[in-house]
Amino acid sequence: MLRTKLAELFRAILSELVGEGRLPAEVLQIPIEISDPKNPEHGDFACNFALVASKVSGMNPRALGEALAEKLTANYSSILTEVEVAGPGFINMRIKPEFVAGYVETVLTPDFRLESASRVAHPLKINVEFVSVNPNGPITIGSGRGAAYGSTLCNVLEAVGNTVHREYYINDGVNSEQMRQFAESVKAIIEGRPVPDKGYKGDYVHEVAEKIATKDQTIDWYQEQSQKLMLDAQRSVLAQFGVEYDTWFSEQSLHDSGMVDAEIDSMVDKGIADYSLTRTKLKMAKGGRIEDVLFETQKTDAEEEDEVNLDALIPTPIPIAEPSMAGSVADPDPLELLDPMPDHITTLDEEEVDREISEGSPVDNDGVTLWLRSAKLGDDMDRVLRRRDGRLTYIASDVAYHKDKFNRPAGTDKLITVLGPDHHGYIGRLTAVVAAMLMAKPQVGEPLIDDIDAKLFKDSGEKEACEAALAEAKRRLEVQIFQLVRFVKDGKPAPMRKRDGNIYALIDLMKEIGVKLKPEGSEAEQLEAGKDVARFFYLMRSHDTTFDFDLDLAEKQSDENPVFYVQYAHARICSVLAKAEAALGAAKAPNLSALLVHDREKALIKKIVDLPDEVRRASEDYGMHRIANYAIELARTFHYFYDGCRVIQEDQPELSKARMKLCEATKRTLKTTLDLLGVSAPEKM
RNA sequence: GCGCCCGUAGCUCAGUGGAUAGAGCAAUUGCCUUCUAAGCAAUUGGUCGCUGGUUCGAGUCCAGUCGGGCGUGCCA
Repeated sequence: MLRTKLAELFRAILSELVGEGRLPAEVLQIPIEISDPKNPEHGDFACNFALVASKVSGMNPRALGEALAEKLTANYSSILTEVEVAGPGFINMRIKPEFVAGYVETVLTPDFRLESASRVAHPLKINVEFVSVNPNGPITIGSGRGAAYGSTLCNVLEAVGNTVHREYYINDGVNSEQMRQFAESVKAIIEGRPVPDKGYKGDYVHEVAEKIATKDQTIDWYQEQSQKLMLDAQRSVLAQFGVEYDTWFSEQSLHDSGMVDAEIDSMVDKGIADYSLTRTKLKMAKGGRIEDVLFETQKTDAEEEDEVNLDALIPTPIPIAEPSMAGSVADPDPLELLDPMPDHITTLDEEEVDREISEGSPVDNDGVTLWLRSAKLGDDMDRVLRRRDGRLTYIASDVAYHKDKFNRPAGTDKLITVLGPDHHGYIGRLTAVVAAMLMAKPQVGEPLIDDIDAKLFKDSGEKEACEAALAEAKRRLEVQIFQLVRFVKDGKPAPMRKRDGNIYALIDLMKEIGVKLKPEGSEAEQLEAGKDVARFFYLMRSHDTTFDFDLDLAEKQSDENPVFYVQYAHARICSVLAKAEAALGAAKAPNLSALLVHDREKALIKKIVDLPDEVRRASEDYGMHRIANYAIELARTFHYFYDGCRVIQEDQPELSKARMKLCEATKRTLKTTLDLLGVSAPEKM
């Protein structure tokens, strides 16, 4: 907020200097950065503009700095007390205490909203999809990072003025092999048969079976029932973790409404999908450059049968990655650990393949694959939309889904998808999907000369249409990948799976931490404590880097735990304010700037003033850890103030009341910060 | 092979191209007859993996290289 104000001042004096002919107009293009000097001797804020603009202005940095400083002093002595040029050309500034202290009063006005201070220039309508795991298992501690990150990202994006829609995509397509296996497992348990070798065996499967407990139904019925139960469980855990959605979107609904078929027709019409038997693959060189375009000829079913080549029919061993969005490992075996559903089937045997082929053909393609020509849209190869047996792939529903998402909120500008580390290969694919959906039907163009282009595209018209669509897709789809979390206990990596072979679920993590922290507390209190600590730990580190979740530290109810450090500051303020009000009456706003002159008071005010900048920055680079780190810094600055500046002093009522005001501002700012993180701000501890 | 992420204090990690690289944990030592000691202060601890480049200025940007983690290489 202050920074923005200072940048405006610079902008104004630059215009003036340009107007006077002392500087070339180009300097107005240079962005102005106001920084925060580490050394207090360098003033409250500094600006490096003279150094940056030296070349463009044709002046040496020192001289340019002097010119700027002179103008600042002349025009803005009401705000700035001291302006000096230092070192190679930094402009160091001190701000009038009245001006800074005014912000404390602003923070305390009843209708003050964070958004008003940190609002971005052009608010967007944004759809954020996060977590979205398959409804065939509990939310794991791996998905926990995505849940904490995604929900706080939404809060932050909203705080800077965007309209945000929180969305969960339910992978409930009836063709899902995994959901079918899950249903088979549940059915087997109910009917007293052993779970198929490669079926789902965790405790939660038995819980689902117990709840359903009805025999002799069709497998479709079991699939529907077990899916519904798992989804309810996921919804409830996420709610306890502080995550709420605007929309739970069903994949199957896209098929039922005919949207998927419509999109497929549209893509075929635009020529970006076709039945030609050739698949394009790109050979990539370092740096993402296309080195060569390769073609592979596919065989039809009829030819295939002649060769009796079953191998080619078996869908690649089903990716362990599938249900995952995992995001956490702890054990040396990465594959096993990445999979939050370790008990489920990972391959199909030949018999199952036969059954698939004979049963599951809603549409017959005459044994010919329908390809999305995604290699033309930045992906490294073409992808299958409809298998030879007629079943649609998940990519087909993705096209329709992404089109539909732009309706939530109405007129959506941007889609953000938060994915786990095992999905980073999806970025190109999803971008191609959105590009295919947005693409216009190509005009007929000129033949292409460049070797690679000529191989890849029909003509210049198609190339242009594809490139335009891809550029638009990149603008409108943002995929954020969060990295792995390693859980550490007793200084060693903790297994993702418990001793009994069950998965480590998010709800277990919350309960375990809660029980340790509040052994005497109610279940609800324990869950809340577990939620607070887990959320804070997930959010403390950049989502873009793997980190260790220290369970020992998380379970400590002491000064070592940063969550308590921050919460304690809030509780401490509440206690002090209550006591102060009893002794001195309500806080008033006397002359804050004249009274709050102690170094520790000024440091605290400055930190409070920083929140809008920090929030805006987080909204720009998606770094939610900034908010958690800010919370720690604000708490530290408060504790430091508390230690050096006694609030309640009966012989100095004016000063006491001013400090009470400062405490209230801190309390409010801490609360706002913790709200963004989804962590509670207790009034006493 | 290609892609993504990481390499900063003994450990876990911050760090907006800027001035003397920070915090927490761990270690040592002080501070409660006054507002919550779940707090504060002080001390110790660094070839920012390596080599070049861009720049007035590089932990930060670029190229290369070494090391670690993960993903991916024909129809989930």
